[in-house]
Amino acid sequence: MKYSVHLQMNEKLFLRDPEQSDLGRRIVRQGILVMNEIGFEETTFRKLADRLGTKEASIYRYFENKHRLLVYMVAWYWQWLDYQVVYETNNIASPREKLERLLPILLQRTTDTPATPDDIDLRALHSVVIREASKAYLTRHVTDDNREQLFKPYKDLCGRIAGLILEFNPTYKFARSRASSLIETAHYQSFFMENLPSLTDFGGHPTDDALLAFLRHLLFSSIERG
Amino acid sequence: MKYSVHLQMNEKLFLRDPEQSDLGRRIVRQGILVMNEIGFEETTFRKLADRLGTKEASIYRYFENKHRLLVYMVAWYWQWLDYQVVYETNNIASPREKLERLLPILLQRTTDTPATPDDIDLRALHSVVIREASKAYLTRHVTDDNREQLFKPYKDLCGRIAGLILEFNPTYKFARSRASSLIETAHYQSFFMENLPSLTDFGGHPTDDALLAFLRHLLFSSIERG
DNA sequence: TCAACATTGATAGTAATACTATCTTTGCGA
DNA sequence: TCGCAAAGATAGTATTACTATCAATGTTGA
Repeated sequence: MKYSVHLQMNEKLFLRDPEQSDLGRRIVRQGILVMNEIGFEETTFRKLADRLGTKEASIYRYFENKHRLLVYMVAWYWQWLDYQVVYETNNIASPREKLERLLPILLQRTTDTPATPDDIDLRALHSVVIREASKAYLTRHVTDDNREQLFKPYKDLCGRIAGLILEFNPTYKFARSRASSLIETAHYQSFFMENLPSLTDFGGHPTDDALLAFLRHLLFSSIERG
Repeated sequence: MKYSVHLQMNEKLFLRDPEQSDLGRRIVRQGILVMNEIGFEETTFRKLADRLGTKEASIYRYFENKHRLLVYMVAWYWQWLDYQVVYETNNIASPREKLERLLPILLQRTTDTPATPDDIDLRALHSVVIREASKAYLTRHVTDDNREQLFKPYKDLCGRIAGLILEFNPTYKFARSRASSLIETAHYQSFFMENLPSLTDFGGHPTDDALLAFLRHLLFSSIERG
């Protein structure tokens, strides 16, 4: 059986819903590839338009600027992760096992679920999120963006993970900070592993997955205590 | 007694050493204030030049571009932190106590040391680092920049902290990752606390310092085990 | 004291970026 | 076939991120 999820996005994220047209979908999908290839700073709507065989002005009809496009892509990613967490922890009784299943999802060490969207390059999107996601909120206008609910998917995911942590240990005091730091640590350490490996203890390649072991140890050692 | 440290900076960080001239020092000091006020993206050499009563071209004689200026400021900060860690842990016998003294330094909850530089606004620089430091390395040219040793101060600080962790527990397997994730967690939890508080458990204001308690718990729970 | 040099100031200029505006064409559904 | 929405096409603007050049100033040291 093969089907795919459609994620409903907050309307504040775009000027015109990119999922409602062929051009819009191509902007998002190619946008992911371009940002992955040349990075956020080097990405321009002109370059993206050239790749799509369209014009800058057409892209501006969908997104106010490239920062909003990034926020959209990142928001989509968080919603997709949240979906995966729900899917993978469904019908699991043990809170420990739920958290065990969470970790590979955060690192995208997953095999496809039946609902994997087949037209979005998830591997590229994961790379973009590692490198660029923090630029979505590390801005001077973070408060305004937050007021527009642009970061709700991230907050929802953190809330979901905080819930799992509290299932595991209802007396743990820092569930939300633990959740957000788990996600961020997974990403930073992935980036460091690949680009500044001396900041990590993961010399080799992802076969043995020391990063996963690190995250597991870090998570459980903290939440197994009061 | 009052004196101040002079931090020796890597020559690759600048075109002309800003500490060797009045204009250069003002570029760095005012640059910190401008980046703190309007953020990295909005900062331009023109705006900074106007504030200094000088010209864009003069600033370009010191720094290739504003990214390099950011990297310089951040590198200076890491060296300053490293100095503080050395100073505050000097003559302390207990590895636990050393780590206890490290934590307030990372959050800059410190009273001035005798060597505090009096002409750099450390509070502003700390804010800039929290918000902007990751933009120093989250780029497509991170590998080139790393080759030029631009991130050496950060690596040195992580190495120093990893050393303290290994003093505390010589069998701990992830000392370097633990060090880098400790620093990063301190910073983005600070950012979240101020800007996206629902991602943290630190509702109130910095009096009781729940963030410090969180970091302490997170650090010791992980390194007290194998 | 004068010559040489380094630093900064002042002005100009260029290519690219980040948009906005407008007008035309295309295609689709009622 | 009319009307409308989407996209194409073209143009234009302010700003950014530089680079180049030359003049003014100040400092050194022969």
